[in-house]
Amino acid sequence: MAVQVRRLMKRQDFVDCKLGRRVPTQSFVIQVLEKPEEAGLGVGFTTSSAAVGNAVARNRARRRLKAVFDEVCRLNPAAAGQGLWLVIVAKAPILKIEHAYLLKDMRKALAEAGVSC
RNA sequence: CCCCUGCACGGGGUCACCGCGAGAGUAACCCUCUCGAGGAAAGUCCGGGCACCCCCAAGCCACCGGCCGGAGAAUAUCCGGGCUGGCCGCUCCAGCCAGACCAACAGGGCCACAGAAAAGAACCACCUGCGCAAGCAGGAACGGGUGAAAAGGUGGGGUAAAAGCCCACCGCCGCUCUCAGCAAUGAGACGGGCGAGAGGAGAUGGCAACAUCGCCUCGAAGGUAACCUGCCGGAGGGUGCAAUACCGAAUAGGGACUCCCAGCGACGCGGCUUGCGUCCGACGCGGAAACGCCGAGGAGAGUCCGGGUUGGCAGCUCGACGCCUGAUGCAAAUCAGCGCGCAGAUGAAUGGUGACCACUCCCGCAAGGGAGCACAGAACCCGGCUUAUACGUGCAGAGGAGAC
RNA sequence: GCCCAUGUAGUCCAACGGUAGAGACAGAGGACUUAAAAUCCUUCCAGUACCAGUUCGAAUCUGGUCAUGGGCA
Repeated sequence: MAVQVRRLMKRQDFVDCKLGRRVPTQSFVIQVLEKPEEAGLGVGFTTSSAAVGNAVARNRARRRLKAVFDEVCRLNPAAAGQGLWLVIVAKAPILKIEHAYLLKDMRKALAEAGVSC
């Protein structure tokens, strides 16, 4: 069964997640907040200009993170998890890391965050 | 031929798997189809469209622009022409590039230091007079020196000494005329270095202030208007799609009515009352003050009303649009044909991965291997400007005559 | 996205268009002290964010880049 995933939209949601648990990897950080009333998962992406660079680099970083997350969790029928908000924050080396490593890091980080996949 | 610099144009392609946004096919889901970043999307420097507010009569203030002509909705835009400057050590021609390129006699301000003096110039030296001398008075911008800048240059005349004071040539300036040009402007001719201003006396007009006219004497001439300013021209101004319009929860707050509770300083009206009037009166507002104005309950329940936040929806993409073809024009551009094309997101889609082919570089005899592939991401929409840009292509970076 | 403001020593900041640049704190040295703090004296540190233009002359005036900061739902 697939996981129900919703995009986080409001600024307040992102601010709330800053208080949550942090799961770091080489190229990104996941901030996890327990939200029991959330039926599935809420997920947001942050690519700051200070960490990543100009607008083209920010777009590319966000799209790669989305693609990796979709492949590992959102479109994976085996994935399971609920009641969590995840904010995935890009770090500087993200654009230099190969896709396979990003997949590996994402699996590991999501497992640590409480999502099985 | 190579390198570098500048300008213009272009600024990757194909396939597979998995995804995203919008629209259509449907009333909706599934599903299918179509479309889905740029020349700068950037900086936000100009100009508009559009929306709201203010003023809606004109003018002043403030603002913007400034060679001429044309284009354009408009501009600090574009095109053509002129002039000036740079390339360039002297001159001229042609070439390329650049130019915020009206006025310094409307007026004011400023021009440090140096220098006698920085704008109605006398320090030294010069000349004249007085004086034994020191010096004083006057004449006089030729020389010295200072400076970014010192009141045209050369020669001659002239003089006490001098000076455009006069003359010749040259330069510059403005006026007039002729020719060319729509014009800016250019070529030539003629006359002139006069004028502006100050002072004086006079005539005419006028009650007067004053105006006009000619005469006499003196007599300025630098730079800066991206300092104030004057002149000419322009546009109603301001805010900006986070404009603006509509829909509209929950919570809090506002208003009206009803119910409930409490009913309080004094006096009067009133049969009584929670009613009415007057005085006093906390807090508040105006005022320097005097004083004036306003003028009293709640902690509750219900109903209704309007404001308004998160949110939603409209604005939101076909338009002064781009390409192509034809006509006009040196060109910017305009007109015609309708032949082709058309992103609309809102924590924000336009992608991720893999393979192959282009292109460039490196290693290698080769097979092949490795690395790179710029600047950069729409956010209401247009016209410009500016800045960034690997690589590829094209063009230019240059010449002639004379003098030394 | 839109609208503004500001850039000067290590830091905070002055400076009519005129020798290119004042202070304060900090730093260094010295005096005082047994030693330190405080205080006093001396000294060091800028070429005014960058690039052009106007001007005899620019931190200042004008234009353009870059950086930083702020406001608007």
